[in-house]
Amino acid sequence: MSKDSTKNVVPTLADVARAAGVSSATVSRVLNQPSLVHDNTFQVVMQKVRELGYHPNFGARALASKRTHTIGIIIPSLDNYYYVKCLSAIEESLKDLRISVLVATSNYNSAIERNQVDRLISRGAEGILCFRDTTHADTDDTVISKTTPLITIGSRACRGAMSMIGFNNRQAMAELALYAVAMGHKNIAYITAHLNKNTFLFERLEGVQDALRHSGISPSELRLYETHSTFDGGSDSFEKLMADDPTTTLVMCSNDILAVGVATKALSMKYSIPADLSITGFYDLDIARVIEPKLTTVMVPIAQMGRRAAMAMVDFIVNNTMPTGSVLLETRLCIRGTLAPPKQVECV
Amino acid sequence: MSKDSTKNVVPTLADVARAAGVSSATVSRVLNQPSLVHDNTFQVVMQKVRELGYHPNFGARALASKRTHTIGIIIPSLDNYYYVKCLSAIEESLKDLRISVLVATSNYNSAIERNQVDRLISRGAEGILCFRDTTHADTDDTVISKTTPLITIGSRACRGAMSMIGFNNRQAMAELALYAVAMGHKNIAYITAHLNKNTFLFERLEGVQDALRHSGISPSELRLYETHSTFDGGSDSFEKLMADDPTTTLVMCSNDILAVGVATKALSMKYSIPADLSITGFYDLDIARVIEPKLTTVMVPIAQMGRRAAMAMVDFIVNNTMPTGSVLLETRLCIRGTLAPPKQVECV
DNA sequence: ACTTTTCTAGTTAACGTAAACGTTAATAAA
DNA sequence: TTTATTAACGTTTACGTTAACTAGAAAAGT
Repeated sequence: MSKDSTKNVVPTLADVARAAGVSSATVSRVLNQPSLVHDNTFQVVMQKVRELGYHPNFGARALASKRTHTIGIIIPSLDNYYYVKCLSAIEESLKDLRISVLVATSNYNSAIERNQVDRLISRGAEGILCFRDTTHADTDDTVISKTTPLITIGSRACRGAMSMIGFNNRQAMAELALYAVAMGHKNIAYITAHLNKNTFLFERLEGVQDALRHSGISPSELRLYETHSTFDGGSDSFEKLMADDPTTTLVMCSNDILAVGVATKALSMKYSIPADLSITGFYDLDIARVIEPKLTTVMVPIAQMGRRAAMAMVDFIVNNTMPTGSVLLETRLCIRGTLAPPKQVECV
Repeated sequence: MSKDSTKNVVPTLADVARAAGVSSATVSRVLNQPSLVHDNTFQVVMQKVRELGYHPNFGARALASKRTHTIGIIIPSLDNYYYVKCLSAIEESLKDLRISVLVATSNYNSAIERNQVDRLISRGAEGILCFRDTTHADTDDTVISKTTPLITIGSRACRGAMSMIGFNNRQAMAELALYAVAMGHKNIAYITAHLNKNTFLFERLEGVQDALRHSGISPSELRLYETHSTFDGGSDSFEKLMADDPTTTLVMCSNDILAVGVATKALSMKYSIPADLSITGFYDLDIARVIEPKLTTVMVPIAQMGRRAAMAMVDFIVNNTMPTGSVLLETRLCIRGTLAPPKQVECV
């Protein structure tokens, strides 16, 4: 019925070329460098492209050109709004430059993270952005350095010539803790997401401990609660910690999700915030301003970090400038309604 | 210094084969069908793979095998937690089956959506999952049907043989509105995300109107506010609508984000919820249970929808079963603290 | 002993595209 | 007129891999 054979499947460059009566090179040019093609030819070819429903084959294209215009990003989880916000900022930055983003998740697992690096490279990622919870000394440096740059986002840890864009978790949390301790809080509980999952979390914990130490309080007095990073995790931990010691005046949390969980539970248990109890979070997510009173927290420029990382990659892809060195962005204390001096201090 | 030429760049199958002293076909088998290879050979080859830091070239692989084990998903935005939750469920379902997910965003724009379909097909997506705000009659059916299945998620609209997994927006919202109207609410405002962005939103609005009509209230009495789908959008609209008519007793919202924004603003304006004012949302996101009182809303099985859609795709990829027909999943009313009969009724 | 099957591994031909290179014809400069 | 220059397009090859086919050796069956 039709042309010659069973070519009724997916049309190729050659099919378009045949239909348009030109060579495949011309079709390729129409698609990639239209300025090199006569306008008439251009129109004819494009018409056939549409008629046949032709889709350029990305794999073949990558194979022949050795370019993919693609970068990969590895985030721990899509369930964490913090990472998604960064991802969104990255995608937004790259959209107009016609650079694609390949998303991979590591589930906070460094072995998976390692696999994802391989997978992204296989897929042709020309560079990789990564929230890393662990550094993979040998492997990473061997596999990646010369060919595919890897930019770490969010961590202070940095190895070799690889680049990093982040902020100082320890210092940021220390500032917040110092502020709170200066208000007179002494009986403090700290709720953190599971420490094994993330070195950032250790740094934050150390930040709190730094502040205590600096204020003459023994870090060992800090009551530590580990839980999963959800509203319920915060709520449950709060119940537990108040059962353990009802005189707690300040609950610091390693992130806003936990803090909001704490606040919700505390309110439903009829605690008055901040009169009875102060609460702090970390990140300054949107939800920090949803609860009443609003959450005291630390603003982390996550979107900006994403954009900076994306731009560094663009610079590599376009100008072949290997990203190097580290950038630490500023965080900012957001002192809001959930933090106030403890009652005891007022009564003294 | 080294072997023969400038082959110091990215190692290929042939490089591994040469290093291991076997043919490239054997290396390919080691990677793809290890059972066909002698264990000794397997070990030797894998050793060289590691030594050389070899990464299979996805493009070449796809070209030769005509398989990518990849599906694409198009979501309107990464900034909307609803879509991300679905995406996360899909990724989770596919992870163990070694099927990759390519993520694309449409920004609620049907032209972009159309481009993303092309892009995903070019990239080798064997199927596409899509939250569609518009149906592209001709194009979609022409381009996709025979080759690449497209499953629509979340919408009731469905064209041709293409498949859909969703829920009845109109009915779900109507149920909620009926429940509220039955409590005696008459002076109702409805805040919706911008209608032009999404046909689902129209369906929800119609649902509210259905309920009013069914209760003898003219739908024209419903006061409609369009805004962007953020906390602030909800807050701002609330201020506006209360300025327009302070006797409003019920504010319904097209989603939980808006509703939480309304609740936050209402509380800070010293309205008592639900005594002075009832509020409803849609989706039952996590934040619905963060505000106090907790938000009355409609539970949408978004993760389940994602899983079902993913499974349908798997069935296609593995068994070549073209997905067809539509599935409507059940929603559920979540009646919580923010909804109560209006004061006026009690005073009568 | 001989045939048949089973393992194992090599050879070779696509796969669809871009880029290097070659060709032609038309135009401009000399 | 002759010679460069350039615009437009064609031909060919290489990209890295898989799959079909082939082949030899060892194991199993007769």
